[in-house]
Amino acid sequence: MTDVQILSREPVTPRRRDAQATRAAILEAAKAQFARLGYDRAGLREIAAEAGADVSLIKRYFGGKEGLFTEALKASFQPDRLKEWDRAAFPADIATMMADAPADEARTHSFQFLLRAATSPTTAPLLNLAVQERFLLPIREWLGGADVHARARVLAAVFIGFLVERLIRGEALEGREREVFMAHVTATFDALLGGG
Amino acid sequence: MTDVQILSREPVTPRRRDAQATRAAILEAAKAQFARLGYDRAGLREIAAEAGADVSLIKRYFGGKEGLFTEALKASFQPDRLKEWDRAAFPADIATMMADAPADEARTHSFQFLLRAATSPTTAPLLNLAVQERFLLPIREWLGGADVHARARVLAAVFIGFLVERLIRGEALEGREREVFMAHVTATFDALLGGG
DNA sequence: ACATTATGTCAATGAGCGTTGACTTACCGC
DNA sequence: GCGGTAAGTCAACGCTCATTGACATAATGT
Repeated sequence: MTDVQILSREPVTPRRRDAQATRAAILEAAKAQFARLGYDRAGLREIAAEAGADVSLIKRYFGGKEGLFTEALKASFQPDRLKEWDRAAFPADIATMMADAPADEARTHSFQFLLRAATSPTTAPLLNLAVQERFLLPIREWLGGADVHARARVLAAVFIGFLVERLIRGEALEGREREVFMAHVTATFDALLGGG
Repeated sequence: MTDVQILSREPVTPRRRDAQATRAAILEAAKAQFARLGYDRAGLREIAAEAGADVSLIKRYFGGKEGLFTEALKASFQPDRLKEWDRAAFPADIATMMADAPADEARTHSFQFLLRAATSPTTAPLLNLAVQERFLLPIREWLGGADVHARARVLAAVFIGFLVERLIRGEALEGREREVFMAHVTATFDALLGGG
C-alpha cells in the first residue's frame, strides 16, 4: 500500500498523432462491428481495439455510442454504383446474383447493417430518412418514366426481399430450382423496368 | 431506521401454483418482448414481470435467456393460416396490406422477431431450418403446381421484401402512389400464382 | 397428519459496458 | 527553443442485467 510503483512509461511507442486517420479507423472498425454484431453486442472497447485506438477517443470524436452508430450508418450507404448497371442486363444479372450464395464482402456487411438497423425501434426512424435520400432517390433517377415514386418503392422492396432470402438460404441454388428461380426473378424485374 | 418493519407476509396472494400456466405465460411474454426489443434489449426481469412470474423461474423452466429465446423463436411460427387465404383474392389483399401502415399486432411482432433473428449470426442457422420446415413447406403445399420449390422461394422473398419496405416506410401510402404501388404488387403476385 | 416434492420468492453476486475525468506527451506556431 | 493545444492514455465509477443459491410454502401422496 505504501509505495505504489510509479510505472515508468514504457517504450509503448504511442500512437502516431493523426486525428483524421484515427477517426477514420474508428469509423471503419465501427462499421464492421456493427454489421457483424449489431448495435447492442458491438462493444466500444472492441471497436477501439480493432482501430488501434483508445475507447475515450470515441467519445471525443463521436460523442458516444449512438453518435458513432449514426455516423457509421450514414457511411454505409455506398455512392450507389447503380448507374453502372446496364438496364437491359439488369434483371438477368440480379437473378444470377440472387441465385448464388451470399458473398461475404463489405457489401453483405453493409446490407446486414442496414437490415439490422431497420429492425431496431431505436434506429428505425433514422434509417427511414437515410433510405429515402440515399436509396430511393437514386433508384428513382435511374428508373425514370412515369410514377417513379411507386415503382421505386416496389423495386426496392423486391430487391431487399431477395437479399434477405439469399441471406437466410446461405448457399447457392442449383439445377432446375436455380433455373426456375432465376426465370421468375428476371421476369419480376423486367415487369418493373418496363414501366407501367 | 431502528425497527425495520418485518413485513408480515402480506396478503400477496402468492401466485397460484401451476407450472404449465406459468411457463406458458413466460413464453408468451418472451415472444412479445423479444419481438419488440430484440434479444439484447429484452430483459428477463421485464419478461418475468409481464408474465407475473419471477425471474428465477426462467432459469428453471428454460435454462436461461438463450433457451427462452430459442423456444420463443420456435413458438413464433404460426400454424400458418395460409390456407384461409383465397387464392383469387390473395394478390389484391396483400397489396392492400402492404400499402397500409404496418399494423402493430402480434403478426408484425412475429415478423420483426424473425427478421431480427435472421440478422444475427448466432441465431441465423437455427432460423434457416425453421424457415424451411415451417414457412417454405406450407407455402409449397398451398402453391401447388410445377416447380413449387423455386416458386415458393420467390414468393417468400417478395413477401418478405414488401414487409421490410412497409416496416421502414412506417406509414400508409396515399393517392396515386398508393394505387400504382398496389397495382404492381398485385401484378407481381399474380404472376407467381399463375404458375410458370 | 405428515413428509416430500414441486412451485414460487427474495436478495446478492459478479461480469460487462458506456461513460468520464485526470493525466501525458507529441506536435506546431511563434 | 518554448509554450500551448490537441491527441492519446489510463484508471475507475456507476449502472444494468443475467445468473445463482438459499429460503418459504402450497400441493400431493401415503
